[in-house]
Amino acid sequence: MSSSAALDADNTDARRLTQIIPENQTAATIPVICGPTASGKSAIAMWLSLRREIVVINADSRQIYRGFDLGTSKPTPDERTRVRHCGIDVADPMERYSAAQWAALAGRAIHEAMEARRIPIVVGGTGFYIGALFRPLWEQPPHDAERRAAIQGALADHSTEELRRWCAALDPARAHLGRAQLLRAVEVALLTGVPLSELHVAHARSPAYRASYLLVDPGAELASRIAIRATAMLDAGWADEVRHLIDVVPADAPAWNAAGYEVVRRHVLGELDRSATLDRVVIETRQYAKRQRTWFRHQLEHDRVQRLVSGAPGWQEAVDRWITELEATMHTSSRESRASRESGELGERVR
RNA sequence: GGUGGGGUACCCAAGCGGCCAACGGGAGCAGACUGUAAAUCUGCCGGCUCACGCCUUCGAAGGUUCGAAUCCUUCCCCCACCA
Repeated sequence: MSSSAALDADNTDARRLTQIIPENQTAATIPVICGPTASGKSAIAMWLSLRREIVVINADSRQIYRGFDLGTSKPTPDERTRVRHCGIDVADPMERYSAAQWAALAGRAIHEAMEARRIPIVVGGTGFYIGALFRPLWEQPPHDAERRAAIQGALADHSTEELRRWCAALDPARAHLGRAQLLRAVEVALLTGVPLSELHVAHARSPAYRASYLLVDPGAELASRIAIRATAMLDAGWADEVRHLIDVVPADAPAWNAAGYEVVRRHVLGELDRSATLDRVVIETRQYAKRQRTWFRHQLEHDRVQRLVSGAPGWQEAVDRWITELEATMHTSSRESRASRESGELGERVR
């Protein structure tokens, strides 16, 4: 299949490819509200819901889990009654969810919303999920599940450095990454006989939608917002929620690794007092927010990003302008269709 | 007032004559990221410098020594116990 040159190249080729493709086809532009936790994304979405018929598509890798509510800042039942939300409570805490699953779900939800003449808005802080929607993961062919499980089992016990050495041999382009990525790279290379980074290029997929990002971030204020929110979550009974979850969810369930949950669990078990718990939760949340900022700073298609300082004077107008513009092109994203819209052909569909 | 323990970089903490700008941890900063992503990793982290390197640090001030965060003296401050 590919030359060894393709093997050595990192995935920038694949990325460039997927970015170019939408220019030539009619892919709708979907509004995306993203940014670090506690930046006020949901509030903006709720504000928008008062003005437009919207469907919120949640891009949050922890809010997908049933039962993990308070600590993940899930939209409240009331909010979910008022506005249709997708992507929440779709997985069992024991399930290992994936970006691909989410992207598929989101794709369907977007399609349905548009069919119903509602505006789908992707809202969330899981950059990787959002990326998987607008820069799809490679097309993974069906594989032998048993063999895969056997390989995973065999790899699980090895040290990170050992995995790094395997990876350097099997797929050098990925050998600098983290443990989770190394596990995946080695697993795929063993399973298919082809390096993952090569598969990325050979089986690249084109996106069904394009994005228009509203990157919200309150700037320096984020730290205090996180502290205030953490306090509120504890006051609202986060510990009680965790007390219950301890009884019904196994300790090794993927859902537990949401920021703060481990800390609150130790609080519930009496290992940490409330003050130490709060401190630690705030720190972990801040660190998470920092990683999100790094992601959004570098991984988004820069020319599709609009920044918004949450809470800044005039934010309503900015959001309104943003959504109005998108609304106009919602069902027509290519230049051709945009042109035809002006001739009145598609004008009604948009309204 | 007496006795003992202690004061180390943003915090905790090791070091107890040269290998010390000083182990380690935390916090912080920067970065990576194609099916675990609130995850998983990487780098930086006294100041100046691209760098060789230079400068200022281990409570304060003196002293001993070729050389001190490390030894001596005095002083200041904390903690524990005894009064």
